[in-house]
Amino acid sequence: MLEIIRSIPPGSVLTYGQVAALADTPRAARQVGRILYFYGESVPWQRVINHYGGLSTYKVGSGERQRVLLEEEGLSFRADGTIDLKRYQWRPSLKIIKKLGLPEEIAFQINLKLT
DNA sequence: ATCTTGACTTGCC
DNA sequence: CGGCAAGCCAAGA
Repeated sequence: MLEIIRSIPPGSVLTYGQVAALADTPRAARQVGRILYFYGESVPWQRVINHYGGLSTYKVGSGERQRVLLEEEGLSFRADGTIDLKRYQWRPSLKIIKKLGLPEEIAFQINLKLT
């Protein structure tokens, strides 16, 4: 799980649900959030957002911080405070998939979802 | 052991 | 994607 999060390249993002799915625990989206909260700065937590492309961190006070960090990585926010998932969502390369042993079925779906 | 809480999602209007 | 109910599951009380 942590491996996956740490593998998200700068400038890209994943949703909580996707991280959970890639970790082979499809219904653990909420737990992903707790883990990020727990590990804090030791992981690129700013690259994990909700499935609307919006930030879920305003609930714990880190909203502004996250937004700034992402903007520094080159992402741009829409007027409503969300980002374009179709454009910034990470598509794991085959190499990474192999390397981390990600479930290919899920990885494939993620790539396909950007229709 | 039971109940509540959430950095969440999905399904159904 | 707006609103809302229902799932989900680990942690804390």
